Amino acid sequence: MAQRIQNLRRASTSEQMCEALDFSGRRWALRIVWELRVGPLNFRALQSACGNISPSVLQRRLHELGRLGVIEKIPGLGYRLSASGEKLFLVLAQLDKWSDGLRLAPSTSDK
Amino acid sequence: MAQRIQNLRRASTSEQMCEALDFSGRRWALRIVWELRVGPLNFRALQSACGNISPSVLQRRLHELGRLGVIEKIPGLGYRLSASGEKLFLVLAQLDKWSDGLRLAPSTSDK
DNA sequence: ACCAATGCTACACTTAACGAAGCACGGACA
DNA sequence: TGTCCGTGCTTCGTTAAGTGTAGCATTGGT
Repeated sequence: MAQRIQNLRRASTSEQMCEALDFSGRRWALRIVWELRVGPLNFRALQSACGNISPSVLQRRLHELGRLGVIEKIPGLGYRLSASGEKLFLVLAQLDKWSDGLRLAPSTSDK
Repeated sequence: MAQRIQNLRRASTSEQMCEALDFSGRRWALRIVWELRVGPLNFRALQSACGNISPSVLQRRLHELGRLGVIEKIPGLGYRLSASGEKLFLVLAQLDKWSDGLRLAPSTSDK
C-alpha cells in the first residue's frame, strides 16, 4: 500500500484525466451514462429516468457526451452508449459497488 | 413500442448510487479525491493541487467528503483518504485508465 | 385534418462556483 | 514580549451553471 502510494507520488494528472474529472463534475453527466446502461433511451425517457432533469441541461450534456464519444444518437431510437461509453459504464459499475458501503446523509448539523 | 421495451429493461438505481452520482456531479469533488491519492495534503496544498480552486468550494467539498467518510482530517497534517476513500480511489484509477482513450476537445462547432 | 408523441428551444429564476480580500490562530524567532 | 510567516479558513460581490415551465416544429398514426 505504502509502496503503491510511493509509486504514484511522482505521477501527475494527465490531460485526459483532467477532462474526465472535469466532465464528471457536471451535474447529471454520469447519471445519464448510468441510465443508458439498460439500452437506448430517447430524450423524454432519459429526462424522466434522471428524475425530470431540465431539458436544457440534458441537451447540453448529450452534446458533450457525444463530443467525447461516449454516446451515439440513433435516429428514431434515441441515444445509446458507444463502445467507449460501455467501458465507462464498467467504471460506473465499480462506483455502484463502492457506493454500497456508503453511509447516507444523516444531515445533522449539515447546512 | 420501443418505450415498452425500455420500461421492461430498466433496472432501478439504488439510493446510494444516486448519492454517489449526485456527489460526483459537483465540481472538484472527484478531483480532490484524486489529488489526495499521493498522500495527505493540507488545505493550501490541496487548493493549489486542484489548480487554485476557490477556498469556499474546497471547504464545502471537504465537509461533504468527510460526511461521506471518504476523507479524514488529521490535525497538523491536513486531509487524507480514509479506507473507503482508498477504495474510491481504485474506482478513479479505472476512470484514469478509461480516459486514456478519450479524444480531447476539438472544440469545433462546440458552443 | 386532427391528435399525440417527441426533440428540442426560450426565458425568467434560483443556486452554485469564483476569486480576491482578509481574519484568527499557532509556532518560530527576537 | 512583539512581530513575522504559514495555515485554515470566512466573507462577499460577481459570474456561470442549473432549474422549471411553456411552448414550438416535426413526425407518424387515425
